[in-house]
Amino acid sequence: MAIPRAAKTQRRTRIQEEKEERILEAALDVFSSSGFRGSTIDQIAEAAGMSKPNLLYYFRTKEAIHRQLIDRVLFTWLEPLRAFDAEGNPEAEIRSYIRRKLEMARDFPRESRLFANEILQGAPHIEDELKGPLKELVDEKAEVIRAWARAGKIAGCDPYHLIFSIWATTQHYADFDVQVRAVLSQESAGDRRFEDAARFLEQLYMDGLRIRAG
Amino acid sequence: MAIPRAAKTQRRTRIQEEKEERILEAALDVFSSSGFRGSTIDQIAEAAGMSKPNLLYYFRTKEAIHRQLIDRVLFTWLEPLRAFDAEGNPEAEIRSYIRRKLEMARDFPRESRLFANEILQGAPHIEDELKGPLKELVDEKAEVIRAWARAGKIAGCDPYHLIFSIWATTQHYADFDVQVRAVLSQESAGDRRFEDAARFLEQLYMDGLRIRAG
DNA sequence: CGATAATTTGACCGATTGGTAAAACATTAC
DNA sequence: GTAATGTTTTACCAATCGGTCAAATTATCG
Repeated sequence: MAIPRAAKTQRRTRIQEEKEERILEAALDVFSSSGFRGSTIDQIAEAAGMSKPNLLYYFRTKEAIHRQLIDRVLFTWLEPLRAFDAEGNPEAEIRSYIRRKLEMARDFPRESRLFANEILQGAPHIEDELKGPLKELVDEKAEVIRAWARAGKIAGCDPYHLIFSIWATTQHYADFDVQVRAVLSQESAGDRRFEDAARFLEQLYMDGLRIRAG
Repeated sequence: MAIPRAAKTQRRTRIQEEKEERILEAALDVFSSSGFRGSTIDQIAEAAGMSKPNLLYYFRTKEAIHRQLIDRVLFTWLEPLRAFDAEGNPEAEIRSYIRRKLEMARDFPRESRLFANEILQGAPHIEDELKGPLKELVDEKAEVIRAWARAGKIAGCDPYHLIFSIWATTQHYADFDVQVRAVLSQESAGDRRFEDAARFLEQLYMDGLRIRAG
């Protein structure tokens, strides 16, 4: 029987793992640069170096590939926020949060754009995740920030919009990369963009939140 | 002859103007929520309340509709930055720039998302505009900001990344609206999001740039 | 080895894609 | 009015879409 379609068996084959990885890798390329509706199975199959029916042997539908990709990204994408520590001191925590988010924008721009595409197009596949796990995590960390403000460790500010602004400014360097490069296109200015951004943002938030070092 | 296709004649008919406007309005809806590749002429035609061949009588191709939309948006989108005045005082200029960009995100979210979709997908249609007019405008305003810093009116900072961060934080409320709403979904918190964002961002940038009122 | 299960292929499907041709219809100008 | 022009519709096209199927091929295991 050839019905299994890489799902019936409990134990996954070496080939299955390899091929599924190749497909997801290729799909990340395609989805992140064309969005879900703008991407085709043929494009993904070609990028993965296999025939369309062969790809569909591992993932039954286009949605299935997309969903697995989104689930993965969503989890790792929230890692930095999860690491945000209530016990730590505000300066170090916020500084390292900005730095980590900026590193992710630099090292995983496709993942950022995949996510951005999804949200931009109305988040049809992940609305529940946003209203559930994401919201709960943000609520929790917002409370931490509020406590810091109450304790006089940072300036009073809306913690939700603080988080939004850090998301926006850091992911901007992945999602709007083309624009950033175009504007900074003179000589080497563009190559230093992540270091420059880190310096700028750390200064902005440290002073903006009236955090004094030491 | 019926060859003209709304282009041969010098003088545009009343019908032409009305229909073209309806098409662009519908196309803004569709393109902004599905991206270029993910949108279909049929969707646009249906949203505009006309048949596909009828729509194609006014715009020869899908690209033609998209291009005209992008050109329009690109122009009005840069208005606030163009209004940035070297002679004005930093506090008022930066404050009003943030406010105006935030108002545009609130009042013209589709335009913001159309633009975001285009950049996100590699800006295949507007690379020249980014490297040309946009870059020149940003260069000019960056020089203004640098002059303010030299004069001690604001803290020294990278003017390009200051502009990027204002773009990112303000457009975030249009482009990532679904996410913002999901996180702020409790009671009325979501309804105040633009006012709250304005308050937060003005404080952040005023303090972050060490601008003291008066 | 042989048998069984896993993988890959090519041929194909109906629906949808961007776009066209030509004729029917409506409007305007004289 | 009528003739020219402008607009809309019907019918259609080749290409591509997501996906299926059965047969051919390859890997695995005793």
